[in-house]
This record gives sequence, C-alpha cells and structure tokens, in this order.
Amino acid sequence: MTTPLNEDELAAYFVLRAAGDRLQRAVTQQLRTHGLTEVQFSILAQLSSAPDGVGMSELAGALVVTKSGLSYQAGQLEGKGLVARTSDAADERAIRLTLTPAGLELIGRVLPDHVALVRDLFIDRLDSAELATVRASLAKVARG
Amino acid sequence: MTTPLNEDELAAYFVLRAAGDRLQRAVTQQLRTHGLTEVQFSILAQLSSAPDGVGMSELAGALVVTKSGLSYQAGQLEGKGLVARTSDAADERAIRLTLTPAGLELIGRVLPDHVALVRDLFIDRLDSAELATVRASLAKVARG
DNA sequence: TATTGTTATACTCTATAACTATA
DNA sequence: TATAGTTATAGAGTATAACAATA
Repeated sequence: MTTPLNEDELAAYFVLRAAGDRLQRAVTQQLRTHGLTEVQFSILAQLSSAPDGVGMSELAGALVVTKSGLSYQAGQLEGKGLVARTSDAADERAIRLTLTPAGLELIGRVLPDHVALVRDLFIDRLDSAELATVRASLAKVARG
Repeated sequence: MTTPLNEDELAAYFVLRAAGDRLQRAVTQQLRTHGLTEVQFSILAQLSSAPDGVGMSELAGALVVTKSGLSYQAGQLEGKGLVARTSDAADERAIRLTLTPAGLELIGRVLPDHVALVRDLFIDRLDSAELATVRASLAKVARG
C-alpha cells in the first residue's frame, strides 16, 4: 500500500511534468524552424563535441535508440549533407559519424537560439539560489 | 547576441532535461505493463475526473493533439472496452467520451502504481524545503 | 457559415529480425 | 562466436484535408 500524494507533493509533480512538457514543446517547435527533429539535434550536438566522430553503436547507446533507428536518422542527416560516415582506422567494421562543414555551421546557428530559449523559459526566471536548489534536487532524480 | 550559459546554468538545464527524460521513460515503461501508452493514460486520467465525460474537441485541446489523432486513440481505447462514446443531450453533433466500468477499474489499478513510481523517483528523494523550492521555481517555467 | 467529429491518406519514426563483414 | 552496421519489413502514431451532420 502506497501513501497517496498530498496536495503539495501532487502540485510539485504536476508542475515538474508541466515545465518539462512546456520546455520540450518549445524546443521542438524551435528546432523545426531549423529543419531538425530533437533526435537529429541530439545527434548533431553529440558530434559537435567529438571532432573525431562517434561510433554508431556508442551513439545509439548514448541516445537510447536502437542501432537501426540511428542508422535511419544518420541517413536522413547524411541526405541533408550535415553528417558524413567515415571509416575507423582501428576497426574495419566500425563507422564513425562526423559533422560536415555544413553540419557544423548549422549547429553553430541552432545552439545560440536554443540557449536563448532555455534562458528565456527557464534560467532567467529563477534567481541563483533557486537555480542551485533545483539543480541539486533534480540531480537526485536524474541519477539511478 | 545572447549571453552564453555559464557552468551552473548549463548544469541546471542539463539536469532538468535528464530528470524529465528519466521520469518519462520510467512512466512509459510502467504504463506499458498495463497495456497503455502515455496518451491513452492521459485520456483515461482526464476522464476519471469527469463523470459526465468530455467532448472530443475539448479533450483534444487539453491534450494538445488534433481531433483526428484523438479520434484514433479513442477508437483504440474503445476497442479495449475502456471508454465509450456517448451522445450529448444538448448538442447533436457532440460526442462525450466516458469511462466504462472496465476503464474505471483499470485507471484505479494504474494510478497507485503511478503514484508509487513518482514517489520513488522524485518526491521521496527531496526534503520538504527542496520540494517547495522546486515547485515554486518550476511553476514559473510552466506558466506562459 | 462555423463547428463537431470521422475517415482516407500519406508520412515519419521505431523496433525486430535477418544479413554481411570484420574481430 | 561476437560485434558493427545496414536493410527489409511491419506497426504505431500523427497530421492534413475532405467529408457529413448539426448549430
């Protein structure tokens, strides 16, 4: 038998979901103006901090997608000229996904917009004490 | 020109997304054990606090889905015997979606599990001061 | 004319499983 | 044998647009 949620707890949960939904919706909509889905943005973002590229399996694991799903998305991004499949010197089986110059240019254009949105919707609405508490609290949720 | 996010701000944002993702993933997985998707759960949850049912357009608006999308999901739930389409006395065009006894029974079985999960992953990891701050902070994010 | 809801259609995405090639 | 990645295929879900019926 689980203790039901009291009013405060219910409100906290509701507001967490609502805030998450709102952020996600806003991000999705903004990304669409750049012609990207969230998964595609995640891929590009990962690649942007990995100059030598990332292996497909490793990337699939990081994004919690199947290899086949990633293969599909990589094909989409490749078709747009944003990523390239390069071979791995150490393992003939492996493919490393890398950003093309166009991909780098795009992510360089999208990221500032993304940051501005996050700032507008989230960061700038909280003072630094709130931010610190939220960060510490949600870190406990994010961890296993 | 937008001010870039500093380390603390970036961490706060990252952890918010991570916490949201983690919760959502856990919820999705749990609902699947009950044979429900999140959209379907949302529909049943809405109906559970509306004994007289909810109109299709109103419900579609509340869930941020198109009428056609809701029509599809209503069909799925109807096929499982969880909801019924009833006519509206006041408007011949309108359909009110209501819970069947089976739907009521199911949501009565799912909700306690859901609450237990939310408690385990979120509520019980925070003390009451943290919970209050998180609630107040995220309320600012959730609002327009 | 506007609104309620359904349906036909097409499209995107995801996963499973079978497959090739290399380790 | 195990792992990297692709592909064929099928399924779930979503949206757009056209539609019928009522307001």
